[in-house]
Amino acid sequence: MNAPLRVSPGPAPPGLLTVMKGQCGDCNTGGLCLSTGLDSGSKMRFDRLVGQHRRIAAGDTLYRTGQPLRSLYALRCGFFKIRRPGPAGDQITGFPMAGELLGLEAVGTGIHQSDAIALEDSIVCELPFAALERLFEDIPGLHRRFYRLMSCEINREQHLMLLLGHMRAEQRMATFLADMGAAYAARGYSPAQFQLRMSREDIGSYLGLTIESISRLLGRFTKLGLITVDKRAVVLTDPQRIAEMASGFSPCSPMV
Amino acid sequence: MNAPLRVSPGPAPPGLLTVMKGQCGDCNTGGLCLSTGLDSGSKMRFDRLVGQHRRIAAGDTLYRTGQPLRSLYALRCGFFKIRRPGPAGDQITGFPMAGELLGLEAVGTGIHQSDAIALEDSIVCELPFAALERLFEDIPGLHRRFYRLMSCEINREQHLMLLLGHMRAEQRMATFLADMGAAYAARGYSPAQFQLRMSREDIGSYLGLTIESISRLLGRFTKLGLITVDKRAVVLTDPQRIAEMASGFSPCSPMV
DNA sequence: CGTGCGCTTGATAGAAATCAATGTCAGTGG
DNA sequence: CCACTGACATTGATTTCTATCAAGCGCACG
Repeated sequence: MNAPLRVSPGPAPPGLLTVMKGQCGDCNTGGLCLSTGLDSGSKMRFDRLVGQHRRIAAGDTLYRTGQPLRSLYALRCGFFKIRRPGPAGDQITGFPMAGELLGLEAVGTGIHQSDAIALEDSIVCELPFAALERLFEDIPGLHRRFYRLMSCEINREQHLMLLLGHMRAEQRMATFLADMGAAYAARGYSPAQFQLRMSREDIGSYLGLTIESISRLLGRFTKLGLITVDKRAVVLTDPQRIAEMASGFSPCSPMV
Repeated sequence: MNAPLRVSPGPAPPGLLTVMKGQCGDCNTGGLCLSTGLDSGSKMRFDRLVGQHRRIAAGDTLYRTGQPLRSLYALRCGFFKIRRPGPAGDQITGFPMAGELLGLEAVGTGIHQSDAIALEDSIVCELPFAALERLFEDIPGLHRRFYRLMSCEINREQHLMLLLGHMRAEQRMATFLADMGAAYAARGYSPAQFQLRMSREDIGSYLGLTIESISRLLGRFTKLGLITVDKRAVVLTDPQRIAEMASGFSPCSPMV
C-alpha cells in the first residue's frame, strides 16, 4: 500500500460509468475479492464464471427479500446498503464497498433475506451461484476462500451486535466513523477524509438511533473538534480520539 | 416429529453423564448436525473424523478468545453460551443447543473471536478443522452443508441485530422467549415449557438490557398472564400473544 | 418561485439505566 | 440445627439518555 492516499471521491457525474468489460486481472478491488490468491489458471476459469458486469444505477435494487438466490455479486466498484425488513422497522445491516461479496445471507435457504440497494452508480460482477458451487469442486482454494469470507461476515456482524447491544450513542458514532475510515484505508483512500454515501436516516437505522440523534452527534463531535462535516463530506480532524472513543475495533480480513 | 413432546429437563444430576462413545448413528441431535444428509459411506468417513467426544462440565470453557482454531465442535448434548469481549463490556452472542456447530467465527482468521462456556454438563464432538477441510475435498455434500450452515449463522445474527437495533425491551424479551421455545420445539421438547439454562445476567447481555430490566420484564409478563416463572423454569401460558409481541420471527434452517 | 426532501435544532416525554435496598436459596461450617 | 455467606434475583426511587414532537433551514429540482 505505497500509493499516495486519495480522498474518496464525491458522487460520480452521471454517464461516467461506461461499461467496464475487463476481466478479473484489471480489477482494482485490491485483494478483497473472492478470486484473490488463486493461481493464474484458476483465475482464468473464475473469470469465465463471471456472467457479466452489471451496472446498477444509484437507488436501484440488486436483489430483494424473498427472491430466490440466483447469483452472488462481487462489488467491483460503487457502494451499496443492505436493508433487512423486520417487525419493528427495517434495519440497515451494512454498507458494502468495492471488493465485497453480496448475497451470502441467501446461501443457507436459497432465498434472499434482505434488499441490496445501490447508493451510487455501481458495477457488480455477477457470479451465478450454481456455477460457483460447481467451480468449488474444481478449484481447490476457492471454497476455502469462500467459507472464510463467510466467517469474516459472521465476525463483522458480531462486532455490530456488540455496538448495538452495549454501546451508547456516542461510542456507536465514533465506531461508525472509525470503521468507515478503516474501510476507505483498506482501499487506498484516506482514512480521515471521505464522503458518506448514505443518508442520515440510513446511518440511524444502521446504528440503531434516530435521524435526530445522528444529527446531534455529528454536531457535538464537530463542536468537540473531532470532525468537520459539510453535508456528506466528513473529515476526521482528530482520528486518534475518535479511535479511542470507539476503542477496541479490530477488522477481520481472511487468511488468503 | 410424532414423538410426544417432553418438557426440557432441569439441570442434570451430577454423574449422570457417563461418557457416550457412540458414533454419529446414535446421535440424537435430529438432523441439525453437519453430517445430516450424507450417504452412509460418507457418514462413516465423517465418523472417523470425529476425534473424540469431549465432556465439558458446567462452567468450563471450551475455547477462548485469542486461541488458535484447532477444531470445530458439534454440540452433542448440553447447552453453551458464547461470549464476545468488547470495549463496552462483554456481549453474549448466542446460546447454542444440541446439534449446533461451535467455532465458526474462528474460520476466517484462524483465531477464536469469542469464548464458549458450558451452561450445563455437555458433550461435544471434536472436529479437527484441518481434517475437516481435507474431508471437504472428498465428500461432495459436506462442504455445501458447511457453508449453508454458516449462511444460516449469518441470518441468525442479522435477526439479532434487528432485535438489538430496533426493538424495545418488551419486544426483545418476547422474541427471546419465542425463540427459546422454537429452539426446544426443534429438538422435540415443548415450545411452551422449558428451563432457562442461563442467568438473568446472561439474558441481559444477550438482549442488550440490564439484569434489573430482565427481572421487571419477567414480572410484567407474569402479571399480564403471558407466562409463569419459577426461578429458571418458564411456562409460556399464552404463547400466541408472546409470538404476536415478537411478531415476525422466522427461523432459518438449511436446505439439506 | 414554490415544493419537497434531507437535515438541523429546540423542547419535552418516556424508556431503560443506575443507584440502593431487600429477598431467596444453596452451601458451609460452627 | 441454625447462623452465616455469597451468588442470584426482585423491587423501588431516581436519573439519564435517547426518542418523540415540533419547527425551521437550505438546497436541488421542476
